[in-house]
Amino acid sequence: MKLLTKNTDYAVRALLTLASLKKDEYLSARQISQRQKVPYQYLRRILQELIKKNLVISREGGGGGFRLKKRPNSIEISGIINIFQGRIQLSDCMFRKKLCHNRSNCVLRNQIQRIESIVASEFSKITIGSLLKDLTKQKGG
Amino acid sequence: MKLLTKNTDYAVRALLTLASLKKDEYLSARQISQRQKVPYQYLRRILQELIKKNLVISREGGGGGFRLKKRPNSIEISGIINIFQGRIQLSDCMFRKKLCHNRSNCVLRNQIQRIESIVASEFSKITIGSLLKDLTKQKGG
DNA sequence: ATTACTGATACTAAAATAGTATCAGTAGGA
DNA sequence: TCCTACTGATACTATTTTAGTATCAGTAAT
Ligand code: FES
Ligand code: FES
Repeated sequence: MKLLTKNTDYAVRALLTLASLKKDEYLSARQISQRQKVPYQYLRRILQELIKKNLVISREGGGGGFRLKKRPNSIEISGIINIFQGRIQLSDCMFRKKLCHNRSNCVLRNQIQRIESIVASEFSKITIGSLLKDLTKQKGG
Repeated sequence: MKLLTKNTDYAVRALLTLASLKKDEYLSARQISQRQKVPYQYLRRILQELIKKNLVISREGGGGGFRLKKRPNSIEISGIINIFQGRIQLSDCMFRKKLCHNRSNCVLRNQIQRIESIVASEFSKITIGSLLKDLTKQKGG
């Protein structure tokens, strides 16, 4: 069972790379792809998605590329998961109508949802900013 | 993003059905399949797996079928997830060697693992026994 | 013997994930 | 102006995972 897919992985890495740029500096998809060893075309699609979700901004033409739109600390991993893996949720619903009559106050459902919200909440504590800090701290030590 | 797959879903439902049997009573895969509206052949494979993992016992031949091997309260959902979805884990490892030099004390890795263990721990609080109790309680109310 | 079952395993289908290719358009610079 | 390096958009293929089906051999109750 994997909690994070490649989409999310690559997105996070791209965002981390962008987060280490100087103010108003842009980095091309090609560059990001090479630095992070991420398939170029795949990365491009991911970046498009990140634009749609207002996480990054692009500049077209030569010397163009991408940069962050939001502060690193305000970009939560949970948000990225949401974008690429959809909301964490019980697939449809175990124990369909048959077993579980009054769906609304089904205890299992509640418990699953509680677990899901714990996961979401934990992933929201991790941000691009905090990761970047951790990574640079590590390089130093 | 789904936390539970059909495998797990069906397994849990089968186990719940078996948990409601009388002591030493056996129920056939066909019966379980019909009661729970689960595809027969698929369910059979799942039951085979549950046998291997020592969760159920079978009796061959006419009038045969399956029954639980363990007490319902000792069958944790986390265990079932493990069987059918594998251990919860960070796919391979985001930020391969390149980004993350000393893998052993990588902070992100630690955080992910912490989240994973929370999930596992929460799912281990839910058991076939507790679900059965919840379900019967609900029918009553 | 017939029937209702499990054991084992091979197979196909569908869906999700991962990765590739292509073309149109934009902007910087020789 | 034309070339080049870039993004926007989208269509496509491949791979993997998940879901579901089929088949045959063997067991035991009737
Ligand atoms: S588990 Fe879905 S309604 Fe109860
Ligand atoms: S995230 Fe994998 S070693 Fe750090």
